[in-house]
Amino acid sequence: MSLQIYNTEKRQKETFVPIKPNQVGMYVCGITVYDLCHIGHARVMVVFDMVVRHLRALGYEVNYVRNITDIDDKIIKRALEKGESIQALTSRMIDEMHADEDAMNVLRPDIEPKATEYMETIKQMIETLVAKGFAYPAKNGDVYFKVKSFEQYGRLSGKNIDDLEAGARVDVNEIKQDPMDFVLWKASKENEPAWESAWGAGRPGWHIECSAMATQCLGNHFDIHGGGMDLSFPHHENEIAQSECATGEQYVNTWMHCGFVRIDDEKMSKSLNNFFTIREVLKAFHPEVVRYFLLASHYRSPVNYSQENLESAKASVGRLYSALEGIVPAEAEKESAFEGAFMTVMNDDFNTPKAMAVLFDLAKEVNKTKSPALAGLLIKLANQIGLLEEEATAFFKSQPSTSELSDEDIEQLIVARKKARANKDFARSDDIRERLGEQGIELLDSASGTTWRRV
RNA sequence: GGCGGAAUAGCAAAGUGGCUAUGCAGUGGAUUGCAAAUCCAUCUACCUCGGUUCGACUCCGGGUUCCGCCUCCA
Repeated sequence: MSLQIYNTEKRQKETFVPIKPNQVGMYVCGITVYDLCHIGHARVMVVFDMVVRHLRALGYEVNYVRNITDIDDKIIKRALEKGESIQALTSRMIDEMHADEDAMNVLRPDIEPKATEYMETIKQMIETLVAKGFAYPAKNGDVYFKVKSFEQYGRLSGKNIDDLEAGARVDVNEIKQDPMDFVLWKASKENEPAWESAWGAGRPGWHIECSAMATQCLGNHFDIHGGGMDLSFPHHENEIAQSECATGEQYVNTWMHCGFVRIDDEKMSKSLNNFFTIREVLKAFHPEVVRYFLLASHYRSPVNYSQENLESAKASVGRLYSALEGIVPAEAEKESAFEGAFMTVMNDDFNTPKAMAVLFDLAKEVNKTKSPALAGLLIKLANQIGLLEEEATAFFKSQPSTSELSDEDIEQLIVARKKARANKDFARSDDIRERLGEQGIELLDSASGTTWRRV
């Protein structure tokens, strides 16, 4: 079965056909780097990481571009508050973002363009839009896109311009010719970073940078564009308008949008101040547990962040790893029905919950047969969604823990307990088990000896 | 007000016009010095009202509730 992807623009699944055979150009809207990434950002990173991994597993050569917005109002404001230069703030936050990504085992994009490094492309695109009559400079030095000049405006989000105006949630601004028009270039104020342009000193509006970077990196017309659901309007709608008016070509074939992470069934966001940063979460849960949690729901559905749901994810990942304990995996079994099932459900719009069900079925088979080839297959398939990347024992030992016991302390106690058991001194043996249990250390006896895990 | 999405067992979460999703939790059994893991068995479902159908959780229509976007937002 060929790959089907739900295209937000068409509101249905479509068979994926790349523009160039075997190659995929994919652009994902990345982070505005003014603060630490939160778990909602992690979802976008993990979801598109999973998408890229699967596309590559299908044999596609993927060019994955994810931008960094390193100039915008929030950045300017935050830098001022911190008494830090904009450059210092953004480069610090970019480092932090990379650290989070690495911790989450998210593969880096192939290209990570920064808005400030694409200024010439951005200005050229705006000039083209002005020259073609799709945009106009205003008297204050701003440049606006003339929304009504693009007949297909609203095509992605299914909105029509008249309804939007009736809603009247757009900025009232006498400088614009029409309230719907959005800014391409902002004249700079005192003490703001600025780039020289034909319209005076200023900086780009948010939407134009993505159009410029995407087309520069992937061409005027490319395969997949993704991002969080909140970006579909107005950001992606505006990207389509700008790009297609500037280039005269179709911008994107497939639009993918991933759902939100919620807290208590409310959207997690900076403005609601109900967010958890990635590193906070990783203090309490292993990265693969977080990844499992994020992929245990379909990428378009909302997920609810809660202690219970993360605990449950932890138990589930533990089951997969348990199957691998005590087995030396061999080369993955070939032409397995499990692999066929896995690929089939992943090809159905990246159905990771179903893919996980296949992994659990396979884990059960591994538990029964202890087959090294099936264990190898389990690892191979799980790796395709970024799971089971560790050795089982290492995974269980590396769970975030409040215990102050070092690995050495634990090993010593296990040796002591072994002696006690050999002497049939079970009272002492159980005492050690209990003491370790209080420290969040669980002992597992088996024919081959005693292993332990942090719980 | 406009546009879009969703309602599934104790919890989480897929899916299908008739055939066990899956994980966690629960129950019974096997196994175990204890404990865990594992295996076998098993209890809990498809918001509501109509319609289509031999048969609907699944399709169609009405209703209810929830969520998102329409303003910066992943």
